[in-house]
Amino acid sequence: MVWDSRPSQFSSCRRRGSVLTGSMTQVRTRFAPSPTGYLHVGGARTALFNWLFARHHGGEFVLRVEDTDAARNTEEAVRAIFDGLRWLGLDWDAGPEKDDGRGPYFQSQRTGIYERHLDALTEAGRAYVDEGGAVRFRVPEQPVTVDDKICGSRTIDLVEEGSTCYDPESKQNVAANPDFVIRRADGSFLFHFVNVVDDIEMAITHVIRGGDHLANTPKHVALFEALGCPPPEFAHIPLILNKNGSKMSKRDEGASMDSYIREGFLPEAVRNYLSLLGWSPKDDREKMPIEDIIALFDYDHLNHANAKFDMEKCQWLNSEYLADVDAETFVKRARDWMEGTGESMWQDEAAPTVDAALRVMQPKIKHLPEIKEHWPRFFADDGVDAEAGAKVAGDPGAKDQLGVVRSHLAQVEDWSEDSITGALDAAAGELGIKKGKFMFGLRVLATGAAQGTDLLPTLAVVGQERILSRLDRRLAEIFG
RNA sequence: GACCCGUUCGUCUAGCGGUUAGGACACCGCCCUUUCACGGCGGUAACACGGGUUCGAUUCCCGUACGGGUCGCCA
Repeated sequence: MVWDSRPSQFSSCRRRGSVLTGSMTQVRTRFAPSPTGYLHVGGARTALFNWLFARHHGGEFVLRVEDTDAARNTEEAVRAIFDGLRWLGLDWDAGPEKDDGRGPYFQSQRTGIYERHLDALTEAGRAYVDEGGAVRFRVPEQPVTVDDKICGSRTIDLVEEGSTCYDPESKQNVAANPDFVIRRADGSFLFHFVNVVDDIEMAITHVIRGGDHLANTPKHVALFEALGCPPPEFAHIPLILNKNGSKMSKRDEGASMDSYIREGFLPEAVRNYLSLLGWSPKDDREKMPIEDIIALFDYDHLNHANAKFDMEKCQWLNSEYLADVDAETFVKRARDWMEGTGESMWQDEAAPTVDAALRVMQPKIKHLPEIKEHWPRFFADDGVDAEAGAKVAGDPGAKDQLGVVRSHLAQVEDWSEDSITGALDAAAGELGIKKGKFMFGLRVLATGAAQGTDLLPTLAVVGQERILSRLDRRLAEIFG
């Protein structure tokens, strides 16, 4: 028995084994990203699902960094993963900076552990060195059965499967060695092997991952068996596709988690939206507190079909959350975002005025970058939108009406929303028309645009002097 | 090319043999309103196709088509 001389491995298997036989051992899920670029939205969603599953079962969520490919890994990518997960509120119970005794949680620091398991495999006759000096795993002669909690069960013959591979050049299948490489000639280990070893060592009980890993799973099951451990439960979740229906790539809108951070999305909103891709509460709820999602999160609520990412709906959900935050929080969020843009235009205005303007914008905003569109309507004194200006110019009564409105606004003593309303009422009375008649023209003149924030509060925030000078200049500009 | 997986409005989805096929985003219309919105109400819009099974299929089975994934000394 290989395991007799390796008590630590044996005990970790037993621990996991007891989970599978239904005793009370803890559920342990993991997110195991490779730090080769940025945190992908699909990866974040995988992390989220693992986190939800662990939380639902009162278990633990583990973060493991799969950095065995030294050539492609970067420090920045590691940071992006941490930042993205923390931003989403996906706290890990074990992982980098939080070792529970099963670490380290960077694979690049676990070579000794892999060597131990490789020795066991070699002793058992399941691994050998090939002509090139790399170590290969001898795949089982018997087909392996993969029981996926979402995709169902099927049996695959690894020898047959692996004996050919597709050559894109010649567009045909060529002969191949079904025994896959688990260690390079330079001594570094490869994904399939380290992934399985660590799932054993880290006592992972449930593997929830993207459907792109489905085809790898027979290899993993074979490895678990060869290492003498029962495999965890597998659940392959549908992929997130871009608008065009293909796999999301870095160029696609919303593909990178840091874009959400940069654009000032609310993490709760993004988390909520992501949880709705491939999972459903199976009732009509969409906007849901995370506690409710946790309570309902299980295999039965997961879908099988890939989902296209819909940025518009993500923004809508963001606006729903944005509407819930109090004004003070909104202003803070908005200011954080503004500062992050590095734009100079924010700098010129007095802080209280900016805060007041942001409060007026809040109900209109779905997505913080929209502040950029609203900003000039408050703070730019020149330039009227051409189409809007033409519309006002084309209204025969507008010129005189707006002149009257201007004179009433000029007489206001304590410039406020109420006093402005009073002035407008007085103007309407003098003209013998309803206010609605000139509101559009006033909006265009006062803000330079046909649409925007609620007009009265906007006028109040911008200030009397500024509004009057805009009216004068633009009246002249439009009516020549 | 081989092997897997999938297929309900444009998009996310509910549905698990008998429903006027429901909700949400987006879109359109109406109402509300001092403006832009919000909101309220209403509308357009889907079971990929062909065979079975069944008294009856969106639901079950088999094909076809389409979409996706995998086939590395990447993860």
